[in-house]
Amino acid sequence: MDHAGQKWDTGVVKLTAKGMATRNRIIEGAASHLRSDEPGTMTLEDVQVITGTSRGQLFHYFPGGKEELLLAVARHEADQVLEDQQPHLGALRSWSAWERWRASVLARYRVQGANCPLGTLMNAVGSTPGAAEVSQSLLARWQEFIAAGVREMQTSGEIAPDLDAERLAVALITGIQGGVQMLRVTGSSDHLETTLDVLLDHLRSTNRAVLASVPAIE
Amino acid sequence: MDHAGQKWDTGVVKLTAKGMATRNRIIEGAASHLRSDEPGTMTLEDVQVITGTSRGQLFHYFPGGKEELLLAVARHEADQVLEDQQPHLGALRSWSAWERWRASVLARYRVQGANCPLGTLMNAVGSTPGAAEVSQSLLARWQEFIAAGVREMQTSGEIAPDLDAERLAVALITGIQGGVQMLRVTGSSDHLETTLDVLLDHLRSTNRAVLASVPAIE
DNA sequence: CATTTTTTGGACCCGCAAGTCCAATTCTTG
DNA sequence: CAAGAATTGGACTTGCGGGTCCAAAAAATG
Repeated sequence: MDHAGQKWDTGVVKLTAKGMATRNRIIEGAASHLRSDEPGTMTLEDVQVITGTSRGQLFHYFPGGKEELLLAVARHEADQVLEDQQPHLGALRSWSAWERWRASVLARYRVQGANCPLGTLMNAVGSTPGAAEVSQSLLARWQEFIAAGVREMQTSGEIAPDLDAERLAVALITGIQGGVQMLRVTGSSDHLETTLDVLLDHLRSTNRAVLASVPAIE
Repeated sequence: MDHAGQKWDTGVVKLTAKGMATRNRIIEGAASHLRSDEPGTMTLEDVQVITGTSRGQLFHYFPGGKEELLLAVARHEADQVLEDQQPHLGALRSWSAWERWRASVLARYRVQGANCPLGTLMNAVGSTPGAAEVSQSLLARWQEFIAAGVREMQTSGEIAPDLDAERLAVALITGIQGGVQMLRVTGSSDHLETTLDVLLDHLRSTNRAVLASVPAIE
């Protein structure tokens, strides 16, 4: 048994530069289909047409079939989520930095609109261990960035030091997830924006007792 | 209720008592399958086996086929979500009532665990107008209950009157949705609990300034 | 009763989409 | 260049699952 933990490692034993290019083309083609009108129905033939590949190639580069392909796309998309928030997410050292981060999150999801690529992927691939791993990894990294930001604000005295940074990071991540969910359902980013603002206001307000006054957003 | 322009009205022209019973049996059987181990793969034959019905009956009571059946189940589940929070959700008139409500929400979702019936349904039925209608109706009713609670607390002076009740209701609904999402992904209700508590703390804290300046009115 | 309507059973059809197979071609490498 | 390895193309198989059809049984109707 190959209990190396993973079902398929890199997918293929050996890859030339050309092969690598094809593999990436497949992943990005599939990803682009998730942003089309009908992302729910992504068939392997769809991927073939978009990427101009043959059936043989699909299974050559993703021996695990559709599930392996979807997971690869999911990893790609998950990394994209964090990248779209950089460099702001990695440098939450001032209120204006938080503000820029907030704007980047809103912008990203406004562009994305009602169909969430990662969400589509996750329910397409179902509840396999691989899927859970991708989600949890993304959320953990995301949460850690935010918690680090809160801690930095605490050391610089802009957030009350007795607050639990992890706790606030959890609430922010959860609020964003909820906001994205609402975006999927209603098509509007209002819920996301409001929730984000309520939580950020909360962050700032914890500071009012410490500092004399705090400039409000809005 | 049923506007003209619906694809299927009540599903069937005429229903005897026996017919009604069968129809309900089908809906509840399907609903019960959503709580089983493998809710993602609900085939019509699964429903037949669970409910002891024939193929003819399924299409007799749900002429629109699988989609109509799933939407009927979704409506059933959506109503259940609100009912599970009653009577607390409808009477958010004191902090202890809010506390009881919080407990009922957490209890409900802890029991539900990682597989969310409504979530499964919504991505099974895809992004049809009917699906959106069910979700949005649930969320709107839910949000209105909470906003009403906030307003009642404002009139009784336990929440600062200058706050926007709708805004806070939006944040709470969104936070809950996010928490449920995290529950689906991680299997733990910690995110839901934390986010709910952060937001409720926020609600309570808005009151401190008022209480400090106008102490103990009761 | 007789008749009409509703309810039930289940065989059958059909299309879709994942996955297999193998041969042809193009690259790498000694 | 020749041998081996990687890449590519596409026809074919297969199973699953939604939907159709029709006829038999049961129930309402008058």
